[in-house]
Formats: sequence, C-alpha cells, structure tokens
Amino acid sequence: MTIFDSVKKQKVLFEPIKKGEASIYVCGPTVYDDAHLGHARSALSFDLLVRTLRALRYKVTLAKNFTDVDDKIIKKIRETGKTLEEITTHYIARYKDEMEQLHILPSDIEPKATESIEAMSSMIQRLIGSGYAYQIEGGDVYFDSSRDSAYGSISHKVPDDDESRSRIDHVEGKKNPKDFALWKAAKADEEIAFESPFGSGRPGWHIECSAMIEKHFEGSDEYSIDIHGGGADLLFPHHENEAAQSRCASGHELAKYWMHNGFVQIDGEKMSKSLGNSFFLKDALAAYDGEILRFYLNSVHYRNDFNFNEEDLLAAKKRLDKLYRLKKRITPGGASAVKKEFRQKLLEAMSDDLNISIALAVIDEMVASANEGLDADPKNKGLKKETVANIEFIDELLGFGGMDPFEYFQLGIEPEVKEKIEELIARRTEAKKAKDFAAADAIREELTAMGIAIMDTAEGTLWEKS
RNA sequence: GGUGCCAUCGCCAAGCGGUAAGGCCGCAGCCUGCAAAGCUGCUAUCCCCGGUUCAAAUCCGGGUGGCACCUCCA
Repeated sequence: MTIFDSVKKQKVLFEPIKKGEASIYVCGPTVYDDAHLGHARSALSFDLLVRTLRALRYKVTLAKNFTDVDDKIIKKIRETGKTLEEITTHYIARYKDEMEQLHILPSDIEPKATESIEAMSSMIQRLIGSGYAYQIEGGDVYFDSSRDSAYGSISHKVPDDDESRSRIDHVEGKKNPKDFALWKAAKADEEIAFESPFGSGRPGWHIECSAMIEKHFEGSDEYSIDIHGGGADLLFPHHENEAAQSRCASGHELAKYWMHNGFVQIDGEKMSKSLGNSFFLKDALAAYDGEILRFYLNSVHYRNDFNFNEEDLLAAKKRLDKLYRLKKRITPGGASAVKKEFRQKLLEAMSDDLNISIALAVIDEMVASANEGLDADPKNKGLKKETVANIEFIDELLGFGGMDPFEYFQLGIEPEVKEKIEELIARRTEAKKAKDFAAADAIREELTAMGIAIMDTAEGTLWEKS
C-alpha cells in the first residue's frame, strides 16, 4: 500500500508501527450544526482508506472525534437557549445517521472533547511544567511555539511574524503571534467551564486531538499513531499545532503519516458558510439516495478538489446504474468466489493511494465483460455466480453495489404508484399479445410521462425510475 | 505580502520519462413489433513559449488562467 503523505509531499510506502495493524485518527466535526458535503467527503475519503487497509488484511483501528465544546457551540447555546448537551447529542446523532446513509463504516473509537478534559489538562500541565507553555494574565494558557524547534515541519509554513500581513489574531500577552491557546480561561459570565489545575475554563481546539490520541493509542517510541487525517484546511494551523504540542509533551512525533482530503467546491469555489454557498448533506440526501451520493463523491480522487454539481452527479449515477442493471440480470442467484484477477486489480488500484478512477475503470470492464458473456449465454450459471461474488466484493471494498437491484431502480416510488405501474404494464403486455402495438405504445408513453422507463426482456417487462 | 496546489476529448476523470484508461454525452450498426437495456465500432497529442532527453501530458525554466492556506472551517 502506498499513500500520499502530505508532510513529505510524496507517495510513500505504508509501513505501520506494528506489523499488520493500522492506527488511524481522523479529525471529525465540531457538532454545532448539520454536516455539509465537505464533512461527507472527508468521511468518505477515510472510509475508503479503512476499507482498503482491511481488505489488505490490516487490523485497523479508526478513531474519529467529535468536538463538542467550542466557541461556536457556546454561541449556539446563547442563540437557542438549549444546553450544550442538547445541542451536541442532537448533531452527533444526526451526523452518525447521515454517515450511515453514506455507507460509512462506524469508527472504532469516537472520543468527545468533553469526555477527555482530564487527558487534556494533564497534557497541558506537562507542557507548562516543562516550559513549553505559559499562562498569561486572565488565565489563558498558550503554547510557546518558539520552544519547539520543529514547529513548521508539518505544514512547511513559516508563519509571517509581520502582523500587518498575517491574519493571526493579536492577543495581549502572547509572546509570539503564532502561539496558540491550549486553555481558555472562563470569563465571569460563561457557564460552560471545566475545572483544571490552572483554573476554570475550556480547552483550546488543537489540544483535544493530541490528548485523545495519547489516551486511546499505545503508539511506539517514535510515533503515537500511523495515520492522521483530515481536510486540507486542517494542515495549518490545526495539525501543525497538534504535532507541536504532542512532540513537546511526549518527545516523539504524533503521526507517522499525514493524509489530507481535498475540498468540495460549488461553482469552482470553496464551499463555506461565510461565502453563503454551503450545501448541507441532509438536503442532498433528501434528493438522492446515500449510495448514489457516496458513489458520486468518491468518484474523484480524494486529494483533488471536488466541484459539486447536479449534472455530474447524474452522470455518475448513470455509471452506477449500469452496475445495478447487471446485478438485475443475475438476481436472484447465489455467489461463488470472486474472480481472482478482478479482486487483485481492484485492490491494486486502491493500494496506490486510493486510485478510485482506476478502480472504477476496472469495475466498468468487469460489467461490460459480464454483460457480453450473458448476451452470448444468458444461462451461464458459473458467470452469474462469479459476478454476484464480484459485486459483493465491490460493496465490501468500495461501499456500493450492495442494494437489491430492483429496489435501487425504484427508489422513491410510493407503493400506490408501484401498483399503478404494475397494472399498466400488465395491460400493455395484453395489448402486445393482441398485436395492438398502438395501445401498447400509448401505455408506454403514459409510463414515460410518469417518469418510468420500461424494458422488455425474456423474463418479462421490467421497469425503472428514469 | 508569503506559501502551496491545479490546467488532459463538449462534460467528469486516470496518467508519476516510453509513445493518451474509464464514465457521461454524441454518431453508426447488431438486437427489438417499435423502444429501452445490452453488445460492436467511431470521436483528443495533453493551456502557451522555451529547454533537457534517443524518447515528455509526464522533468526544468518562463508565461497565462483557476483554486486554496496563512482567521473558525472537512
């Protein structure tokens, strides 16, 4: 397996700390609002990583956190009058539900910031004790970036100290503009506060990942975990800061490999709230099945920017449709073994830094060749069984193709409508028998107007939502 | 102002020095009562200009255009 390490800026061979195992930590969402397409893409990217490593027989442990204390959540508390817990449990539940709809495998560990206060405060205390952090008037604790000679080695950024140009917050008392908060002291009117040896307050954003990784993973003398991942925007400052504090607190590097997924854009621009062009996952899921969204969002290599638009989504759907049409031809039917060559080619593609484009091309070839075989010999049992197994493998490795093919093509059709369709098709079959083609065509037109496409096959007339 | 990334057929998208994968769309054909589906065939020399090399979409230099990070952000 090779992966692109965004710190080394090149593809490298994945050689885990512990042979045969892979520890992965992905930065999860801050739960103050519904997930957007960017959250989906990030989760989808790392889901592909996890599935590929598992198919390669690695024992994978995936941790993805929920940031459930932070300024934006506090703002939400003030706006809504709800409690922190009400807000965070609501959005965590929604996040999990939506990720499940995208066929994302659940994380093995789901740490929450509020459940890791002790781990954080102990790490902060160690940093203060060894002189890597300092407390300023008012109680905030800052990391002293000047004490970490390796600061900058993750993002390769040398923050511009000229504050007139950089956009780093200027805070009174900070020794250095790039120093960042480990602990924010509670103001008098703030009710969200945790006790710590250095006063009442709440953790800074970066410290949670470092502390949680330390808490949940054993690591080695050199690294805490194998892979640390997240969106491209997290490389700096988030991951740089995590790496710095972990390095100074533990004496070794945080992660052996760093992976970052590209952005989802709308009309060629980054999707973000400030631009007013963010797209909630829930809205996309209301219009399209999770599997279709998954297929579309995963159809572009994870490191590239992804320009979301409905036209491309529909083109991607048609590609998925072809897989399901093939599945229709072999359903119902049992499975034999996956075609060795197919399995190997798919794994080979995914093992090369998750080259999904090659993987999809391999699938297209398999679909075409199976269709060709079935055209030549519709009763080829061996081919049918092998194809069933092949599609099962696709579902295992890439997370699509697992639905019932008939249901797939009838997604979103109400039962009453289904009845009506079946009835029309029955009438058309009668008309065809009577060679009344005008009547048969009229019924087909009626179905077309309903958005239903029909196809006459040896097994009778099949229909799809068009 | 600093630092990166990207630019391949109408659209999406692989390619990582050896002579352009795949999908969508389109066209022609087979099949079909007609369709649809499926199958077969057809459709690019890689933003521009230099350079290195026997050989470059792939490496180097210079342009042009787009995007991102340096502020919360997946």
